[in-house]
Order: sequence, then C-alpha cells, then structure tokens
Amino acid sequence: MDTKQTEGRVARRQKRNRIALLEAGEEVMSEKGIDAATMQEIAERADVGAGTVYNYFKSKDDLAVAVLENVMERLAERIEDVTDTFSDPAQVYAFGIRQVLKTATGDVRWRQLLHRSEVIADALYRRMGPYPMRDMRLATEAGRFNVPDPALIWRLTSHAIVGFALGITKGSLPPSSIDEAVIRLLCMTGLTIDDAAELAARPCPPLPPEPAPRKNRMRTDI
Amino acid sequence: MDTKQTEGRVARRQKRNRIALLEAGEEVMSEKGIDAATMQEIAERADVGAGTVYNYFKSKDDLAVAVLENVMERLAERIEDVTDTFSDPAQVYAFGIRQVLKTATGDVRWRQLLHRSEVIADALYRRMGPYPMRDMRLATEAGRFNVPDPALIWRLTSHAIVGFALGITKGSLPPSSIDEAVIRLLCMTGLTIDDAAELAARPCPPLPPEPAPRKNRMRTDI
DNA sequence: ATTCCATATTGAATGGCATTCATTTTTGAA
DNA sequence: TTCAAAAATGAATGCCATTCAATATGGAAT
Repeated sequence: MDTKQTEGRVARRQKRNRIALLEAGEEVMSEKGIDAATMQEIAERADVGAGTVYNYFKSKDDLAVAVLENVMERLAERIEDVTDTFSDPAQVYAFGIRQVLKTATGDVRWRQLLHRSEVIADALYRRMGPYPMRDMRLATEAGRFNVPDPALIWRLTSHAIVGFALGITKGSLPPSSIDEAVIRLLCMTGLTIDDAAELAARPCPPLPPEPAPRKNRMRTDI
Repeated sequence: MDTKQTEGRVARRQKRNRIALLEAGEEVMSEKGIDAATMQEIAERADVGAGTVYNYFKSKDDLAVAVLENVMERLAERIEDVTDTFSDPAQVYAFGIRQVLKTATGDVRWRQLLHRSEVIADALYRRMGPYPMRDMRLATEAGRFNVPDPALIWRLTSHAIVGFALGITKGSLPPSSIDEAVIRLLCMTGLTIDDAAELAARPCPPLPPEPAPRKNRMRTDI
C-alpha cells in the first residue's frame, strides 16, 4: 500500500511541531536575543516538552540556524522574480540585497535576530558545505548567470547580511539611506568600486509588486 | 609622607596579577575562542584563585574587552608615528587599518580572538560611552584632524575590524590583497566611494598636505 | 616586634541553562 | 485487541559564570 496515501497523525503533528518550534524560536530569539532565549521558554511557547525540542533540532544553535534559514527562505521568495527582469548578475545581486535591507530595516524582529548572526553565518556555512545550496535561491539565482563559484556568492551574501546587521544594530549605519547601505555592502562583498558606483548611479530598476506586508506581532516597547 | 615612595608589595602583586590575567585571557581565549574559554582555566593559568579574577574584572565579557583593548593598544602604538607623515585624516585612517590588517593576517592569535568580536565591539562601545576614548589612540589621532565626531571614528573603526575579522575568518576575503581589503573597509565604514577610490588610486605613503575638506555626499533619499 | 584592621584572596556554594535519558505515551499495523 | 516501534516527556546531569563567607596578607601604628 502506498504509505503516503494519508499522512498519518504523527506526520501531521510533527509538521505542526516543527513549525511551532520555528515560530516560537523566532519569536523568543527575536525578543530576547539568541543567547538570552532559553530552550525551556521556546518549548513552552510551542506547547511541547523541553526534551522534545531535541527530537527536532540537534542543539540550540541548530535551531537558531533553522530559524534564520526560514527567514532567508521567505526573503528569497520575494527575490526570485527579479531574475526575469535583470540580465546582469550584479543587478540581481544588488536587488537582492536591496530587498534584504528593506525588509530587515522595516521588521524589528529580523533586525534583532540578525544581531547575533555571526555564529549563525558560521554555522550556516559549515552546514552547507561546498555545493548543497539547494534552498538558497538567492545564491542559486546568482549562479544562473555564470558567476564562477555559486558557493562564493552565498558566502558573500551572508556576510553582507551579517555585516549590515552589525551596522544597523550597532547604530553606525543610520538606515535612512538604503542606497548608501547597498553601496557599502557591494563594496564589502567584493564588487568593484566602479560596479558599485555605477549601480548606485542608476535608479533602481522597475520592481516586481510586493506581496502583502506581514504583520509585526512583536512588542515595540523593548 | 609620599605614599608612593615605595610601591608596596600589594600594588606590585596586583599589577602582576592584572597582567598575568590579561595574558592568560588572551592565550586561552585565542586558543579556544571566547565562549569555550573558562574563567577557571584562565585563573589557573594566571596562578590565581577562581574568584580572584572578579576582583580585577567585573565579568568574563569585561575581561574579554580588556584583552582586546590591550591588543588594540599594541596596535595603536605601531600606528601613531603616521600622524607626522600624513595630514589627511582619511590617510591616517587608511594607514591605521592597513596596519591592523597586516598584523591581523599575520598573527593567528589575534585572528582567532577577533573572530568572536561582535560581542566585544558591542561591549567596547557601551563601555566607552560618548567621549571617553582616552586610550584609543587610533581614534584620537583621527580626532586631531577635525573629524566631526571622534566617537564615530572609533565606532567605525571597530566595525571595520570586526567586519574584516569576519571576512578573513570565514575565508571570503583572501587576504592576498591588503589594499583591496582596505578599500572595502573604507567603503564599509562610511567614507564615500570617491574618497575610497581616490585613496585606492594613489599609493599610500607620501602625499602633499591638504585642508582635508571631508564631506559625506552620499544620497540620503530612498 | 607585635598588634590590628582594611583589603585581597580563596574555593566551595549557588543558580541558570543546555543537553541527556530512562519512562511513559502514542501510533499504526497485525 | 495487541504489540513493537517511534515520539514525547520532564526530571536528572553536568557545565560554568558568578557570589560570598571565611581566611590570609600587608603595612601602619604602637
């Protein structure tokens, strides 16, 4: 018999639990920072026993990585259309970062989450190894354009994000100017000055429609 | 009577202890990373009781900050001469970073230490507050040249270092080209593209003094 | 030299937290 | 209904930063 014909209760519950844990993780870690977030609280908020978390995630860091991957996934979805619009990988990349910035600056939860992302970037890279970037569409899309080493793109992207996160969370980059930040990121991530300057000079190309904005459920009085 | 006439045994021991702790801290934290380093081991390596450490440093983070400050101090010493050679703050800054890079790439201990420096940059900034940058000669030197907000310089410098540390430790910046890295850092830290490009174009060492009219002309509109 | 106290040192105790694991509960097939 | 395998549980473990009550020490005053 087809074992898939009806997804058993277990499978469904597991899916629910995993999602609940990811959401709880994102919530708590965003609110308190990754270090201060306790597995206990995350478990409670996901209506799950403390030990159960470890059936789904090997460790706290592992959970954090999964949470960030989840965030990135959502980001990437908003980005992929662009590849039909632009033919220059630099443009795609720039646009991608632009999107990241717009979202990151607008969403307190992500900003706080990214705050501690050094470890995460590290873990992400270690976990991904050389070429298994199945899910990282941002990277994949860039790879479509004969960028020599797709892995490099992703690494740079993550560094850009981390660096930017450092910048805004520390307050040294007033996020008043997205374009400015983009330029800095481009420089930081290895595009040439000329590329960056040129990109900065020309206006942002026509944008694909943005999906409905998500609600920010987080307390703002922190 | 002059209480200083002979420094008592206590004062001498305290000085020794402090130094021993800083050295032990740098050693252990460099070897194992800040997180993995235990206060216990640091205390042992400094031939001191576990609790004693807290007579000298408020917390583990506090110790880490002191260790990094110590490193920075040594770095700064190698930098100060430059201020006699250059009159443009951008040059001084660029040269400073250049030195940091050269040293950091050559010294594994520092590289590893810087690796976890996100927290430290944070703590450093928190600790220093708006204007108490007495010891940060790098920043002070920059301040000599009418850079509007000296605090800003230091903040940016620390970010540059952190960012660079992320870069090399993660392997995304092959430190083959120091100059290139410098340019990226300059961009990242808020000098204008033009400034950076110009700096990149001309060889670092000798240059005619100029009034140094620094202006940030980056677009501020979205 | 001796006394004495302020100050420094100490390491055992505390508390918080990630992680583990022996039990219990649930599940789906027989 | 029965049963073995899988999943969930939360109490127990161990690690570690930090605290603190007890102890040792240095040097000033006698």
